[in-house]
Amino acid sequence: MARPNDEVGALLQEYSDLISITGGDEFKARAYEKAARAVAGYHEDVSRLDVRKLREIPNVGKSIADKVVEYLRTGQVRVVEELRAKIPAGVREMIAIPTLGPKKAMLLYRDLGISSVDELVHAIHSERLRELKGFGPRTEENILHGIQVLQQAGGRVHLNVATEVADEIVAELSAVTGCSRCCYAGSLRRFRETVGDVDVLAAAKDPGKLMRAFSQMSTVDEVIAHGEKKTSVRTTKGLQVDLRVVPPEAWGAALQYFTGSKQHNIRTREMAVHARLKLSEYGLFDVETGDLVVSETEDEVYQRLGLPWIPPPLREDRGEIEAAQRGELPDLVSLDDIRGDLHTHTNLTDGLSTLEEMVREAARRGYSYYAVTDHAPNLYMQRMSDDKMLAQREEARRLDGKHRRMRLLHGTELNIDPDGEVDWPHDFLAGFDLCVASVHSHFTQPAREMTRRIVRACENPYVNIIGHPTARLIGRRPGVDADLDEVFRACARTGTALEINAYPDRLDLNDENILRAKHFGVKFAINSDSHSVVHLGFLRYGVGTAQRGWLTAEDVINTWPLRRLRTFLRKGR
DNA sequence: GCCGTTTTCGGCCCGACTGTTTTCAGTCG
Repeated sequence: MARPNDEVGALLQEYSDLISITGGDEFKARAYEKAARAVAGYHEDVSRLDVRKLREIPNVGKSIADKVVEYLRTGQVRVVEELRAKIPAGVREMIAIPTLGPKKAMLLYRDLGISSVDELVHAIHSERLRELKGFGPRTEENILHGIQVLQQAGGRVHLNVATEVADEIVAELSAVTGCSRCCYAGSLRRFRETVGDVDVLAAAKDPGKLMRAFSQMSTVDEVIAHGEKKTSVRTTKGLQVDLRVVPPEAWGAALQYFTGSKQHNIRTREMAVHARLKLSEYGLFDVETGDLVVSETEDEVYQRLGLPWIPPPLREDRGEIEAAQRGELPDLVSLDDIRGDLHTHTNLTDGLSTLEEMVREAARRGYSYYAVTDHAPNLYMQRMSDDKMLAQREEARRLDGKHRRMRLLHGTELNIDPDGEVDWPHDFLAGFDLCVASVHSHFTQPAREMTRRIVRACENPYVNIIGHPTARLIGRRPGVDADLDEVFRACARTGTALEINAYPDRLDLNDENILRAKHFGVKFAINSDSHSVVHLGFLRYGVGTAQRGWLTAEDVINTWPLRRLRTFLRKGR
């Protein structure tokens, strides 16, 4: 099962959406939305809490606690079911379209009977929306564009969603007797930013038992196909998972084959052909005799092709074969190299956990240093003030070194305004151990202005890291239009690091931009941007993304010892 | 519906942008 907190959070969010769509009290909808976030981000498993303990979760009161209990006990909530009966699921799906919110969705449903994205496209093309008040040609355009953006994600899910499903399935299958090996492959193993379906590979002499166990798992909603070698299912969350079972002696070749990418595999098969061999998921064979050469481990397969083992995140045919031939594969940064997280929030702004909770959890993860970087005043909605920030600094100094001797850095996430200015003057900024600066608004500036804006932020002697540099949201918002090469040059020149934001709907910078930035001599910081203790683990997705960008520990400032990091943060001041 | 209290009601993130209006509603961050 997915984490019960996520499941309950999703239910509360759905109820909030349904309240908004049906024109219910907006404050009530907001209350459910806040509760949904709080539950999803809560550190304890909600399925083990009683009503009293549930009410200790921020923004969860009696009414919501009762509904959570009702859900955990019966699998549904009466009032939610009632609203579901009134509003087709497709109407709720429509509000996922950027620029289309609950009000317009309801209008479309009530007046035109539109209850799915497909019907909506149809209605626009037959110009039926023009009958409605408040809908003009630009609205039609925006909706169509929004649908396009949505569908480019193409039913792909974020990395964390797929990883959680995959980890759980692998753990369960590994425990089945007769299963000698099991892991996930495909784009997930390569840390692609979104995943279309999950490929799980297992090795066993008798596949039957594994196939049965797989189709009977509680996460499985529907079995799409099942056979001797392959079974495909759809999980309750709508994600397709394929299980392939191979004989133990073919494990390596199969894992190599199913990990991909397609382009990488074409290259490795070509290399096999040149060596008078044939590579398939069943092994590496001698073409003339048809004899099996090797297939038991990936390492052997690559070795027999004259290559060292290539880490999956590099397998995109982006030069890794050539680098491997020359013996110049990078020694990729790994999660173990990370000494601290440099961009995190607390409940002082829009986070959910207290500073102490965040610090304790960070220390438990074994970090040697950790930065808290709450939002600055210019992001008005967070209501930050000088006094609040200074009070937090005192608390941070008090907690410094108190948990497993972890050093605590007091920082902030500044807002880069349209001119490239940030929230505070230099003398106030000088009081921080480090400053992240990010774009949070005015995303549509022309490229020249946007470039100048970010470059100016880099030139600020107190800005150390540009947070989520393109501000894209995967599947929802494209990155800003800027001359990134110019930004990379400015970062290298001024000693400003670029963030690899590990939050699964950002993953910003992405792999391709990382590769390019590295050539300019830029340094990077891999940060979780956590808003709750449960987000700290997202860092692994940032590390995977950095690996796809060929980064070594040397390229990443938060793998460095604190002394060296502090020198970098001084920016030559 | 939650929360905090100058507690049991009254406020709830607040400003910008967009497209449609003709003074504003809806959406977004």
